[in-house]
Amino acid sequence: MTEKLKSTKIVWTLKTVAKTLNVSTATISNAFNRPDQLSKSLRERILTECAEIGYHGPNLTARSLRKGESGVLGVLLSDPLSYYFNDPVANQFLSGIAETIEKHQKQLLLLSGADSGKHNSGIESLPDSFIVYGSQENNPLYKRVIQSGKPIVTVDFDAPEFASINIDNQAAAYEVANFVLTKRVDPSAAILGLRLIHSERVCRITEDELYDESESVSRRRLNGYLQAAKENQIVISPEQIWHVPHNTFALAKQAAKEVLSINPRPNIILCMSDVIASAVLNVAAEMSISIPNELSVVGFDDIPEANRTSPRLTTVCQKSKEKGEQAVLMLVKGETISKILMPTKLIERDSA
Amino acid sequence: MTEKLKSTKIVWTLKTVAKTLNVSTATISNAFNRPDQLSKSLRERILTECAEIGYHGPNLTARSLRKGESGVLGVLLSDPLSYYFNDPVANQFLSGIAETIEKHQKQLLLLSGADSGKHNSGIESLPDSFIVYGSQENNPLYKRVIQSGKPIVTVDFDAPEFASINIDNQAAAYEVANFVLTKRVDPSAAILGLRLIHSERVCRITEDELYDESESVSRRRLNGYLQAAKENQIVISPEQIWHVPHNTFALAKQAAKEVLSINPRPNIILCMSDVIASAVLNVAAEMSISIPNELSVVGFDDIPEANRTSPRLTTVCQKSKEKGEQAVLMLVKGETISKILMPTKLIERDSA
DNA sequence: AACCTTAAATTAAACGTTTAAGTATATTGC
DNA sequence: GCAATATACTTAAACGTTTAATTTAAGGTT
Repeated sequence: MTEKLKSTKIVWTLKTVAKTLNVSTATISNAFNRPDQLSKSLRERILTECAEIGYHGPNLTARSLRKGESGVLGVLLSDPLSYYFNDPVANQFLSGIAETIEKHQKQLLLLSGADSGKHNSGIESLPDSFIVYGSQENNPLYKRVIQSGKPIVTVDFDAPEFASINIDNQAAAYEVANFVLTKRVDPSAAILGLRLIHSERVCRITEDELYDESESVSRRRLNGYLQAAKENQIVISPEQIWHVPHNTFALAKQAAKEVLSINPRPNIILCMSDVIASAVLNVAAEMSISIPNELSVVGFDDIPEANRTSPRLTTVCQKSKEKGEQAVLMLVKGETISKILMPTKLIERDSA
Repeated sequence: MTEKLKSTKIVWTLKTVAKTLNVSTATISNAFNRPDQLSKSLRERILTECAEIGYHGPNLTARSLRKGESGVLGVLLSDPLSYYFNDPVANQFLSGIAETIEKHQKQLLLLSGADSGKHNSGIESLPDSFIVYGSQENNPLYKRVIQSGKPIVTVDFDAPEFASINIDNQAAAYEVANFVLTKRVDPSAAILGLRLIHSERVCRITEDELYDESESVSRRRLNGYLQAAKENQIVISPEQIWHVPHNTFALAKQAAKEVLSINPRPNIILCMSDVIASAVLNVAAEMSISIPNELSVVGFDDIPEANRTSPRLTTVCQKSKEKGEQAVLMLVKGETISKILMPTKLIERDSA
């Protein structure tokens, strides 16, 4: 009999399964969810018979609707998804999230701001809670996520009303800048900034754009750099500050070429990411500029590759993976009020 | 009035919205989904009022249940999720998927085989279709995905009954091996294989393990290498074939150290991935082995970094990103029967 | 004015679950 | 031996939508 059932392509539901096994839908449901609600023998019979016919448990959508929870954790990202698979820092962060989520039997849904098009998708109704990663200024989904009223933890982005995980970007940037500025005898510095302004093109920033109240990661780092410069009595004018719109090697290389071509060429380049710094290393090699003799380069993040470039990168280590782990943990524990500041560390290697 | 509604924290549903706006639920639903079903004026009124009170469209879970489709595309992966955020090839593949998915207004759900624990989660019921990536031998979710009867496209893995996207691994491996074997005067080769056997440790393979009918990617590449070796009258014995359990730099480095320490040391190393090859480069540099003079190293994949190592990697280019794009396209087009073989190309750089 | 057509909105069933409340049967305490 | 309690299972409502079927109103033809 089960043979026949197996071959006829039925889509099993609680109802059809119940009818087939001659029990109520509630009992099937309980067999899967609440073992204490039925006898051991019946439960075993149900489970084996279900396995036989190919019913692998209650439909997730229906369950979610009924229970009002889905077991899905949403990660809200500001850029198109594809971007995050190419950025080593984001990779580590997501990796930390993924690992921790798996430990807690949840599912991971990646939501990108590029979803703005499908304005009525209501996708934010699926997850039970959210990790919001990075700046969300013009992400329409962000507002909806907030309005959903569900638990939120922000990372590398601070909204007063939510729990957050950050590093002290300004202090860290100050530290690395100060390190390299004090090291050289006659320091002249340029900055390769990440996402300083809204342009999608690599460019220098203007005098006006130097001042900006925004509390974004890059602005804080910029402040740290400038603070160190000021204290060391060197000036970094807007013409020495580049904007790189995304953290990709190609864009960074373009900026690196520009900055290494100016005359007089700076002997220090402060990079807001290791990807950018490694591009500078790459261009410098092509131009036969000796590092750190002629040029000091420092990065930020301490991605794995920073230890494999030649010369190896002097940079600021931040624990991106742990950020992801922490964020998930706060959410699963329901501990969504605290503001966490994670430590950073200056890593002295060979590039400065 | 709307002011008051806004402040009282109501969770809006079609029903409550309908009551508030004095129309039926169907009309609200139609306002969001089927503009032709109501007058333009009413629709506009509804949409603006909804925006005002903070109802952003129908709940996705309920909609999915009712419509029997979720707009979610599932990607079934064999290893824990975190693994894929660290592997450059997987990154490119997922990046291609993500980009294409966004273009088609779908959501991406990453499903890993490590989900085996939650045996009754029924997560496979959420997506409308699946991309199955890589070998799925002992992935319990795979069976369930199949049984769901939903459209499937496999990538880097071939099941006769499904559409698939692959490369000719054996031919590509043969080509690169033949290239490097014919180039050296007195060739002696070792192989750094990826996932050749089931062990979680780096090790050599045994005589027995040399033979294996499995059609896995790594076995096909191994066959290609061995075929080239045979044709060039050189033997590669199992003691010269290493198994690296995962495509990580750390594991590869361990294997690289072992292979470069054997005596006599081989002068050719065939690596089944660029990550492995770059680890070999790294270890060789530490041991002051000159490449390509004393040692030829070839990789596989042509990841972006392959062009930035020193020396730059000679490798096989495969279009991982395009694989992802193709897979999504086949699924959204409902074109799920064909078997696609994507081209590969030998990239001659400096490491061999 | 009677009839037909079209347009605009409503009604109500269904999607596949979970679970509080209910019923029937078995077990216990005295 | 009978009420009280425990165990095992069922009933039916609810979760928030979509959509076929229906009703109502308005406009057009003869």
